[in-house]
Amino acid sequence: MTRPNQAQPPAQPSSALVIVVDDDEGIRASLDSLFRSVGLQTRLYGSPAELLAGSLPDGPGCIVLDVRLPGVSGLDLQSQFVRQGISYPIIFMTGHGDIPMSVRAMKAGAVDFLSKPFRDQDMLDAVTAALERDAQHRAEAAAKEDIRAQYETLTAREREVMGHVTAGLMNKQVAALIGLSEITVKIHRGNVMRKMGVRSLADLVRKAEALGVSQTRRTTDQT
Amino acid sequence: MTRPNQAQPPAQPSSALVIVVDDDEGIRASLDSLFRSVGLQTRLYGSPAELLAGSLPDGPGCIVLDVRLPGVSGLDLQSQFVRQGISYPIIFMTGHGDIPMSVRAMKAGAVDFLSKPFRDQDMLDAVTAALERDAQHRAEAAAKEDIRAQYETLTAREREVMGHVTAGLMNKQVAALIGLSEITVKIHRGNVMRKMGVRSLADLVRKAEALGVSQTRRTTDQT
DNA sequence: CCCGCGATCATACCTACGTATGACGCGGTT
DNA sequence: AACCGCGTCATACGTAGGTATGATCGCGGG
Repeated sequence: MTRPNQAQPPAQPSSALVIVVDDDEGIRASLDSLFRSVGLQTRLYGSPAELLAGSLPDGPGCIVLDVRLPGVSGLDLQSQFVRQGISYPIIFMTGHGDIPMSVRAMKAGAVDFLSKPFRDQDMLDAVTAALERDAQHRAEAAAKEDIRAQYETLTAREREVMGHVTAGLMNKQVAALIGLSEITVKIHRGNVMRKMGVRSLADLVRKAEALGVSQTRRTTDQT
Repeated sequence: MTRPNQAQPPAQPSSALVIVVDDDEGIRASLDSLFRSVGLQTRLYGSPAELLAGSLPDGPGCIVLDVRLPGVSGLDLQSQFVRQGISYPIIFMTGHGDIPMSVRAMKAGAVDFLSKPFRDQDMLDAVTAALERDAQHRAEAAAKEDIRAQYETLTAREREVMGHVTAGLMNKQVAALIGLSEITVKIHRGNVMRKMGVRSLADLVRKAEALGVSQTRRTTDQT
């Protein structure tokens, strides 16, 4: 079980990290000073290889990426991140971009796509938006991860019972469905409530929804 | 109460509508024949004014829009749609677009942004994606509207009780909270279950979540 | 003025839920 | 072999939920 990471206050901009990948050292330097001037931490890389060599930090942050890069292109790097589930929001910069390129990047989830030269303020606005998106994403992921950690302490039977209970079945129906006595279902149900850290069925249902583990998805609707 | 619009089968492409807005009659004509060739219905307009003059159809569909248009620009029209809650997915075309324009459009939710001239297949792919997005959106909106229609049949008291019950409170707690006897809460609760068309608390909780009407949002978590 | 509807509450009864106690079997670990 | 976690079940008791019957009250419309 991973450590519960409950309600952390939203990370202040001051603790956020901006990862810059650009092959032009001048750009790197000026972005570095731009970001530091507003209290952001930075990491500078000249190529995707450099970035991928080290381990990615796991704090809040975002990536500022040139599209044209030595080795892997920025867009390929983006797809790679998406495939690997790396969720840092990405801001693209380009000196020789075109519309299809920008559209592709935005479709793939980029926060912004800036043509060089850009105004400092545009970049800062984009980074602000990216950090907000990241904070939002992190909060959701952390909440979901806590729930999943609790779910993983359940035994197979308990998960089965949880699925049926949160689908709205009565104990006796669950019992008949999986061939148990009602009292056994009650015991599993009690264990589920305890392990999932809830005291009401309503809360259990919400956690089950977050996990997507409700079993019998039939329509109980009948006005 | 609006008519329940339960589970309609996903609209076939053949019944979907593509709304084309372009001031070039040649473009309109060729898009018209392109879309009709794959079984789509079309409506052609030379300007936003023409489009806004008539009433918008409410069937499934999408909009194909030139950015540069007489009167209101395509992007302004898009913002206008967003503000008015009009949810037709939009595909932009442009002959003289630039990157900021495309990025702005994509940020505002456009499905695609094609530079003229584009390949027919690219346009068809974009329309297919747009119609899928529309169908998805429609299904969700319809489901939510059904639930809201049921919710609107509830009296003020019943809604109040529903909020507390779906938050996980026991009947007696609800009673104490709003100054009623437990038996009265039970009656309201029974009415809620009947009017909302559910037979289990689990289903009620899910409908309440869809509506966002749970009251006491305190943390019951305590591992 | 009466009616209907919503809201309120009481009594009563049944069902469902939750848990404690105690028990047995099975499979894997020490 | 002894132990432990898991699963299974029974009995028993207390609490919570659900509904039916019947009653009172206030308010707005016919």
